[in-house]
Amino acid sequence: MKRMEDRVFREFLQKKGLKFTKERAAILKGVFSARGHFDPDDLLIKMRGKGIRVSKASIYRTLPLLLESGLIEQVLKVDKHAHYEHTFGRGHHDHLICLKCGKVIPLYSRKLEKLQENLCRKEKFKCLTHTLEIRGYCLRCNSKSGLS
Amino acid sequence: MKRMEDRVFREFLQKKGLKFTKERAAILKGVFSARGHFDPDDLLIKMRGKGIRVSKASIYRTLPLLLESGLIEQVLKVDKHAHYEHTFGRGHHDHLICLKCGKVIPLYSRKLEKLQENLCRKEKFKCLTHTLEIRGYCLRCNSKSGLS
DNA sequence: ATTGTAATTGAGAATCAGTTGCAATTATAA
DNA sequence: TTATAATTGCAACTGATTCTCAATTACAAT
Repeated sequence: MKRMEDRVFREFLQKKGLKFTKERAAILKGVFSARGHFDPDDLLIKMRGKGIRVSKASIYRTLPLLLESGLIEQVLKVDKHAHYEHTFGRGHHDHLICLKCGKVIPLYSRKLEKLQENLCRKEKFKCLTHTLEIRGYCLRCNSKSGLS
Repeated sequence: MKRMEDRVFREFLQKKGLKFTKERAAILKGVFSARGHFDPDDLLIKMRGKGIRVSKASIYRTLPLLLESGLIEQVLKVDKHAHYEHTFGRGHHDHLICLKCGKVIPLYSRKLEKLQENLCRKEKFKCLTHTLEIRGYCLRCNSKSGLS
C-alpha cells in the first residue's frame, strides 16, 4: 500500500521533470517517520541507524524539494541550523518553545490565522507562508523555577 | 551627552560582573547607528569603514550580551545567518518578508499581540518573546510578476 | 593613584552546517 | 532497449561562528 505522500512527491517531481529515485523515496520515508521536528543531521543519523545508505548531500538536496512540494515546513531556528517537520496530514501550526526544557508545543488558532491574513491585506502583501515562534516557559518549568 | 542605551548596557554588564570596555561601547554605538537590520558582518564592515578597530570575535561575543540585555532583538533568518536589529526606543514588531526583492516590512498590531497573550494564557505558557515572520510578495513584486 | 585579579581583547586556528564539482550510476520517456 | 538528462556519493570547499591563548585592561579595593 503506497503512502499518500509518496504519490504527492512523485507527482511534484514529475511535474518538474525530476526523478523519483530510491534515495528520495527513502528520505521521504525517513522524514515521515519522524515524530516531531528534525534537522538534516538527525535524519541522516536515523537513516544510517536503520541501515539505509544515503549521503548527506542527497539529504541536503532533497529537503528543499520537499519544502517546495509542501510536504514539509521549515521550523524557525531555536539554535543555529535548519529544522523541519512534515505537515502532511496535519495542518499548519505555530510553536510555543520552552526556553528551559526545550519542549515544543504546537499551537493553532483559526483566529490568529485570520488576523494575519487581514493584516497582510491591509499592507497589500501577498502572504504565502508564515512562522510564529513564541518563546518562554512551559507550565512545568515555570512552576518549578519559582519564577512566577 | 551620554546615550540612554549606554547607561542600560553599562548597568546590565555591571549587574553581571562584566566590564564596559571601549570595544563594547563601540559595538553598541555601531549597532544603534544602524537603520534597520544588520548581521555581524555588516556591522564589522561598517565599523572598519569608519576606522573603528574591533575584532570579529568581539562582535560575536558582544551581540549575545546586547540580546540578553534587551537592547537588540534577533530577527528571524531569511537566509542562513543571524540577523539583529536594535529595539531601544522603537517598539517590538514583526516582519513581512518579500521572497522576491528581500524587502522587510515591519508590522505591528496591538490586536495580534493581545491574541497571542490570550493563546499563551490558555496553554498556561509563560510567554517571554516571540517572532512572527510572514513570507510572500510585496505589492511591487506581486504586481510586476503577473502572479496575481 | 596603585594594584591585583578576573574579564577581555585580537588573531588565527578550529569547527560546523551546508554546498559544490565531478565521474559513475540510474530513472524514465521514446 | 536505449539515449540522455538527472542523480548519486564522495570529498573538497565555503562561509559563519566559536574557540584558544597570550597579552591587555577595567575596576574594586586598597
